[in-house]
Amino acid sequence: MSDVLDEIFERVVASRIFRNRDILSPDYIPDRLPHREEQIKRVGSVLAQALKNSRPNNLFIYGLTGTGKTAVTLYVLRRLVEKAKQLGVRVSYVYVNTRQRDTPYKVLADIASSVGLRVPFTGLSTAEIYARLVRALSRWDGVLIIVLDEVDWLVRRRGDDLLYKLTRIGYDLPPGSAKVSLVGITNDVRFVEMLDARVRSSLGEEEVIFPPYNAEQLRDILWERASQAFQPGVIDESVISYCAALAAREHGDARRALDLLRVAGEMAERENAPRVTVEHVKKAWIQIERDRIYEVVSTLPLHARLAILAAIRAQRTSGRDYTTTGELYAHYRELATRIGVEAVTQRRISDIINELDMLGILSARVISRGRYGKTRMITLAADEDTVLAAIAQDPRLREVVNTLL
DNA sequence: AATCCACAGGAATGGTTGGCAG
DNA sequence: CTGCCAACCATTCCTGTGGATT
Repeated sequence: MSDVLDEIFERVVASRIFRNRDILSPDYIPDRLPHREEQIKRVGSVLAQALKNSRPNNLFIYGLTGTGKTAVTLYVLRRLVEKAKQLGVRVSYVYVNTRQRDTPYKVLADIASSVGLRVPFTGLSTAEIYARLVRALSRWDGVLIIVLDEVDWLVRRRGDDLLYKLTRIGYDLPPGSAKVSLVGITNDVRFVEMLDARVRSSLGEEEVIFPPYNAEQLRDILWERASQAFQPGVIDESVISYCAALAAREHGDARRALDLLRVAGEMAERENAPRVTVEHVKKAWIQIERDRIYEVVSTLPLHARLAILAAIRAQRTSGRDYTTTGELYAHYRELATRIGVEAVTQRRISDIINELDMLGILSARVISRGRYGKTRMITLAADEDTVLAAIAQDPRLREVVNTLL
């Protein structure tokens, strides 16, 4: 009896669509990075110092999301380590994404474990971890390159103390021990202004800027990857162009473009279609956005979800196409009472609104209405049905969602 | 030009949780 | 077990501000 599962397994193994889907995954580092030759050269020439067993200058990398900052950096570092091995020089690197590892402690712990130090994931003071790291590094000769991806997150939330410490770690090390250099990656151009002048000058010894890709460049990138990821004849010009155009609209984000292509491919596969079409891409676009919103909203804390409901209700009641912080807060208080939880203060809600704005659930722009005060113009930025469906998952809120409509 | 609204958003501080070391 | 610490969430108190109206 040939069952359904067999069929599904078969379909994946002998995919008509994909040859190697992983090539479209966000963490895949390809061995060719089109339109980033200049950046590879710049990053490479800074870090190449390590091959002479001397400390490369600290490096600061700017560029919007999906402009290849991480890919280029990791690509260069991999090649560098390879070369160092051939030459018998001790070079290694740690990559820390400070958005995922968003506290000084976690960052230090990652760095420590990269030099072979075992550290508990909590319980010690940051000072202690730092001291242990210094001790380990003083026994470790060679060059260590620390990559801090999305450093702006860490600094925004925790300040630049850690960065300051890391830029000065050389002074805490005895001569002849490890040489440490930092690579900071950020997608916020104004980020530098948040830094202490000393950190700024130290971290910015070298700078490389990653401009966004335009639609044409995105097309090249997509072709490059698609030709390896898909079976021949599955993808055509129009599909690639369409993906590139959609992503170019969003400030030339290559990651989005690749995601889009991958999801479109998955859709085609599931439908058992022979080729990927523009229709698949359209559907994929909607799907990606919906999944993201659902995922984000359902993991939000209670008060944040109440704030979203309050925003929707306030907007409907107001008769305008937006609401304000004050209105939102009034509705929020009502809803909180309705489900019997204590309301948080307006100050806190104000921060929650900002958090929701950053997540792309709400859009909140500061406006001044003159005599009528300065406030934020708040609108729902995500698909309402998706948001409500995610909120209604919580039994406490289901009734509120239903009576709201 | 001065006023003043309706908040924005910084700073300091408190309370709670989870997890380590000894 | 106790003492300690990081990490959050939240509160209180606060100063700052763009621009329509006076």
